[in-house]
Amino acid sequence: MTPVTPNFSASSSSTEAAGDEDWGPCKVDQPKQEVQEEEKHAPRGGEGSDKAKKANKPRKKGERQRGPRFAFMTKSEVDHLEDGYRWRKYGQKAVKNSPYPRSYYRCTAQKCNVKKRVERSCQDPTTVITTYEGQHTHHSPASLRGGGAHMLSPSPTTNLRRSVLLQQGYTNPNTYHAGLPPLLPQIHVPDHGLLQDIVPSFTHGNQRR
DNA sequence: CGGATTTGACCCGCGC
DNA sequence: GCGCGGGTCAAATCCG
Repeated sequence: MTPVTPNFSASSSSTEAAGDEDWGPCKVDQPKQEVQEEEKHAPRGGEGSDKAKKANKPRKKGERQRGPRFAFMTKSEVDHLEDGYRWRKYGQKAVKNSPYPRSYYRCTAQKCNVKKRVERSCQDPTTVITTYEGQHTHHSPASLRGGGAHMLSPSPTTNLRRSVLLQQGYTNPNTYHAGLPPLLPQIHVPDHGLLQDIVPSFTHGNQRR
């Protein structure tokens, strides 16, 4: 499928080395939140009777993260990269400082609240920035159908992550373990070593809030 | 017909 | 306190 040039970076503790890189002038805001455990509960309204309004989502101040977040850049002309999981788009918003919209996806598997944000780099339209949030509680559908032969279990995937991360400079596993990507797209690692192009970038996936 | 996508509205947090 | 921007919901629509 699409040849990709992923640009990984795990977001974990707030001690992340954020700042050495940047997504370009487009990205102006600094990441500020750390990975937090999620706990969904009562809608903010509280009463829970007949909600007249639509947007009635449980939200808590200071908490909006669900699990580890992982962002990476991919050289691709298509926004939605095939990663073995099924995603349902639930929103799209225009991005400030960027002519390209940002798409919001959610894993279709119930009880799997992994989310994914996809946007195009404004300075490099061929680059897609994908941010995963959370971890899958199931296996990739593709693997179950023999589509992705190498994604049968978390272990190989984890190994792949490590190898990739290590190759890009994450020599210390401890620096990424907390921010393990919930999954990885099928990374093409040609003989000539495409990973050479991978450079750590992006930390704490989020911008403003 | 069922599932996925589109799209406008709504809500919230943060900066000014 | 207000406005802005990001994130999410859900009805409508589209597509296989």
